[in-house]
Amino acid sequence: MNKKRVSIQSIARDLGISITTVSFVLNGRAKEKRISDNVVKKVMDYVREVGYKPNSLARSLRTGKSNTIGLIVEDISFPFFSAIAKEIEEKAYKSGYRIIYSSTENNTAKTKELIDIYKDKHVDGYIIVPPDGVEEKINELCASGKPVVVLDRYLKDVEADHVIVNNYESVYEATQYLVGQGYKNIALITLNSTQSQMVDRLSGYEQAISDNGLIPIIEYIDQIDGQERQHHISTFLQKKANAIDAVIFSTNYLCVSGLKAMKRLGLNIPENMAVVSFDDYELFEMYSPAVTSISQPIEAISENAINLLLARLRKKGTEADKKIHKIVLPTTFIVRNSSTR
Amino acid sequence: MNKKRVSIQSIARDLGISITTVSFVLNGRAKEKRISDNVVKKVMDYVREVGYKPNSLARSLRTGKSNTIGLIVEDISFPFFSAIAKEIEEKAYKSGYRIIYSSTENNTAKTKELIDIYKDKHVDGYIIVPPDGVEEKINELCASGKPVVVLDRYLKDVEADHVIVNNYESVYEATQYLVGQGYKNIALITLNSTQSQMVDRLSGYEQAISDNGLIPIIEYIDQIDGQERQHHISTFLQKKANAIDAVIFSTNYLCVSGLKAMKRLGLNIPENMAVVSFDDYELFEMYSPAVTSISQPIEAISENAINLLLARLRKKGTEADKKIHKIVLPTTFIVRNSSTR
DNA sequence: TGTTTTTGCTAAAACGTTTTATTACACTTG
DNA sequence: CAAGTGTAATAAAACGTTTTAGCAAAAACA
Repeated sequence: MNKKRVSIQSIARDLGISITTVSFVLNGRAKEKRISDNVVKKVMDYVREVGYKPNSLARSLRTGKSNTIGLIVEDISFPFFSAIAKEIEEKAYKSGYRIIYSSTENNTAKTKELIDIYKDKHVDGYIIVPPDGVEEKINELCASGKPVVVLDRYLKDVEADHVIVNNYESVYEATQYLVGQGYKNIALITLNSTQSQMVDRLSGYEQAISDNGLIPIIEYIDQIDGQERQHHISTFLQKKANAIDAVIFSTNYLCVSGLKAMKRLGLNIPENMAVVSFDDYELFEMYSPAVTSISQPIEAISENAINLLLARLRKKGTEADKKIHKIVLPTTFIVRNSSTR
Repeated sequence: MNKKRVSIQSIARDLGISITTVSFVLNGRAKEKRISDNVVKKVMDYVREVGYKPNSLARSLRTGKSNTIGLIVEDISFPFFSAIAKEIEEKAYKSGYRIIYSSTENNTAKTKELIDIYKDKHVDGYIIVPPDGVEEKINELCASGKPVVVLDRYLKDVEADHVIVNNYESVYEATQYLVGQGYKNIALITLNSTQSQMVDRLSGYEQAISDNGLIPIIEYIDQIDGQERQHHISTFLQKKANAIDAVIFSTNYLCVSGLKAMKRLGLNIPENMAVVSFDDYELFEMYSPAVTSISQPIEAISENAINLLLARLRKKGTEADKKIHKIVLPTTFIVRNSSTR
């Protein structure tokens, strides 16, 4: 049947008209370009008949647009990021965009490389969860006119849109809540990281502790793999078991490690220790006793991010929109039965 | 600085040599094409100096290869699939391939559309977790010479490689285990689905029940959203609470719904009911009491899938490899403390 | 010396589009 | 009737590569 791949050229040849005409018709510019209804019908019918699909590579080469969005997250296998990926994919799909994803593993070099690859693939826009050290690279990207939305954290001196949650306030309030519940020795277990979201969570804790005249107890965990992480947390909890009565984990996987450790150590929630996790997790709802958490609005984050990007893609060139959008979304503090006194 | 985008053309112009020569050098075909070391060095140095990166769109257009793999899963936000996505991405990346993903939501029409889009984007190969009804489409794909690996389930009469787990045996053995533990009224809660993996899990259960002279108790759940699903399961469990002493869930999210329902109903594990889940979940390890599960080898699945695909991509054309690989991986039965009698 | 072989390089086509500039003609208009 | 105005189409350049086929000069050979 289909001897040769059907192209705009073969259609033009078969129909005895010019390539240009076919292209105009296919791009819906028939009216504008004064193509007769006759010809339009002829082309449309034939296109349907042979099932022609334009070659998007050729089109992209010519137009510079690829209808592709680059999604660069820390780790696509983290529930938080895969949930976001799902939402973003869905929305983008409806607007005719495909998604290419990659995980940075918080590796600066890999991230830069990824950006280069995406640039080369002529991705139309970027949604990035950046590690440290890519500020310059992202600024280049923005300067080159590509829309960029930074997610989950923000970068100082980067003129890109970003969508984050109010990390500082969230942790401040969570801490305040624990204080209100009568806890006096509240520890924070957090990542040893300079990323904005971690720094802000830390600050929120420190400020709340300070505002209440308490003393901070902070343990920094390196971004190591699960085994070592858990061991580190376990050691810490064991050592401090009697010195602390509540602990806030700055990410959900730290909390999971913490729960495992506590289980092994025989520390009970909330008798021995109250627990609060930043970022909710299905597990926390079902754990016994259920774990209180700071829940991030995944849908809102995704929606804001992709909408911001799509908006920029639409009004490309419109200098009207040089304004940078910094969106800060509220979290939800979910107090679960008996996870605190 | 960079007034014009640097291309192979501009390099040739600037260096006073031909485009062809530059191309040969860049593609490492200098020796083969007898380009003098002089010229090679000149080109290489200049390329480095101006930071030239070839335009992959142009290259793809010309060669027909895009260095992109299409990953089509049921839902990228399911831990099982996002974990696979992570592994596949990593492996593919190392071999110079990027990944475009999409979620089918088990929707046949959407899946077909996705395949068309990917085809148009000249994806080099496909890894697909197919819903029912795409057999023909996938066969077309294979016939067109594109490598395809089917994942998680298989399709009758489709001549593509596939990677699955031994669903039948896994459930058979799990059931057998429960019988061995003294349970007599073992129910299966499964999806109302004709997909191979579900059918096989069901068969494994039925055979084991039959082999032991027990009576099957099967509840089919529609692939509806969380709320309704849980309600359905809850109703079932409540009604059968006294009639069953063990229940096997055919997917982990069914099991999660089940656990929630049981918690609400005050049914205790394992006093009231033993629980086994197909597909492990971090939750099951930490739940009290921990839930026994049939764990899928995610890494092996991913590795086999991407390796199969990469192999086919390499030996494209080599008719030597018309052989279809059907890989069936073993699961691990994880008996967790006190989740059964 | 004349012929062949090797060396080193290049012109040009092709991939499949989009888009600018142009043509050729028929129809108004003053 | 000359000049302008629409109308319906098209030729050709451009996007940035890869690759086939070939050419001129130098080297080898007889």
